[in-house]
Amino acid sequence: MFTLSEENYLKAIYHLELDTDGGVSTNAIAEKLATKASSVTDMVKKLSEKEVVLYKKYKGVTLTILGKTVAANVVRKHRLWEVFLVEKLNFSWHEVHEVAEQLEHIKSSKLINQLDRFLGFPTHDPHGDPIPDKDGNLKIVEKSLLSTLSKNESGICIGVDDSSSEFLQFLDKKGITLGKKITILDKEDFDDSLSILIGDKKLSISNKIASNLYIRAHTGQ
Amino acid sequence: MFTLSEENYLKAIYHLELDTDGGVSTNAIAEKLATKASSVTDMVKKLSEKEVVLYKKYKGVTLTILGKTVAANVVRKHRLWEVFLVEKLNFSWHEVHEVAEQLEHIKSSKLINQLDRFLGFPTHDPHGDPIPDKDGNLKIVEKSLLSTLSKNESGICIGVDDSSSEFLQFLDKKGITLGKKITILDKEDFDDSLSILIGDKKLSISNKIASNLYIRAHTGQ
DNA sequence: TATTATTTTTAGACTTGTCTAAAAATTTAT
DNA sequence: ATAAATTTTTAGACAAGTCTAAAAATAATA
Repeated sequence: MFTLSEENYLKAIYHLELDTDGGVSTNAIAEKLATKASSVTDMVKKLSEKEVVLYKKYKGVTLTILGKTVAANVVRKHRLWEVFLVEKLNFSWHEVHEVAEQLEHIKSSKLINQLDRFLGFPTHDPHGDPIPDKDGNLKIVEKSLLSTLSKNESGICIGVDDSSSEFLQFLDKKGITLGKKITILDKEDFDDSLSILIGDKKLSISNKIASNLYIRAHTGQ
Repeated sequence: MFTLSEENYLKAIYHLELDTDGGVSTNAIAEKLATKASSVTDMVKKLSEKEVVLYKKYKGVTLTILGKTVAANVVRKHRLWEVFLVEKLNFSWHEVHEVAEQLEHIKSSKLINQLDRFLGFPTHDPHGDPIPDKDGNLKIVEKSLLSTLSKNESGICIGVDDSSSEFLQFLDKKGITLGKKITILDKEDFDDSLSILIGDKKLSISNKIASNLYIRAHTGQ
């Protein structure tokens, strides 16, 4: 069994491994968890003894198979609870993270299995991120940033890169939500801003926005 | 804000105060929380500084108004989550306590208010215990132990005194659930066992069982 | 009421997870 | 390749919450 703190470290390493090749650095973990590098060193030694990470002094950290399973399970719980909060309790997608951070540590396999069923076995959370299955595997969906599409191409909005509260509230205000079809009407060369069609509304968005929106390619008309 | 441990102490004192007159003893709290009296003394000093309990050395502990509010709110959360687990996630009433012990510490007033609404503003948990309202007040329902009824009297089963897993599973097996009408058909003098009618079934139960079942008086047919 | 038994508190120690400051290793730059 | 900068680790300290063992206060009993 793992403590709340251990689970948080495993989750942080799990996320960092996804966009790092080789071991994850002590500093990176410290930054992600808003703690100090020295604390990370201590904890990483403990996790190493518990055989959930591989650790060589000065060489960074990697999750073991066991560690990855534990971490994925925490992520699974986090995302299932996010779905619950949005679908059943009328939370907005920018409000769920903080609460899910707490709920993800509740220990009961029956709870999480029944919750999964109650929600209809969802595959993605309210931000478009995939929900790991019971074994920790997640289905990778082919996705591209909206900013990489060309004029007249279109796709379905399936997720965000930056999931900060500010960004999500901005999207709410603009009416940009998951599942909507987006078509590039025009691209401005001088500032890379985009003119898009979303639903039946025309919108002008900056490149910064377009670089934080994930799109699933939409073939056909 | 209160730590998990502080909340558990407040809750324990809250429950103990209900069936104690005067201050709650250090030992009683220690027993309830499966800890040592010396630990209780330490914590009680801390709670006293935070002004949630009144504490005089060797004289026991009492909740302040603030303390009672905090404790009642934890109890409120515990019981609402129990309703959720039983009504929405198909838990049995004997399975909910352990999980609710964890869920009761999740901090988010929006969460608990929305959960309350989602569940239809329930007034009692699956064991028949009343759910405190937002201000910590609970509606007292006139209740009596089944063992105090006389022959031919009847009432509605509204709760249990002992809510141990074993007892609740026993009741499940016998088909005794909340809301059912129970009529005393006969009382045996030599062992105080009862012959009862529950629903349309006749049952013989020991006095020990009858002393753990709460009944709301049922006037008329 | 004096003595014994019980309850409660104190004192000191331990664990977990964290921190700061300094030392050691690694990486970068000249 | 050596010096400078950066990263990582070590060493020692601290807070929260708990424990054991001993001391102090209260309650029970003769």
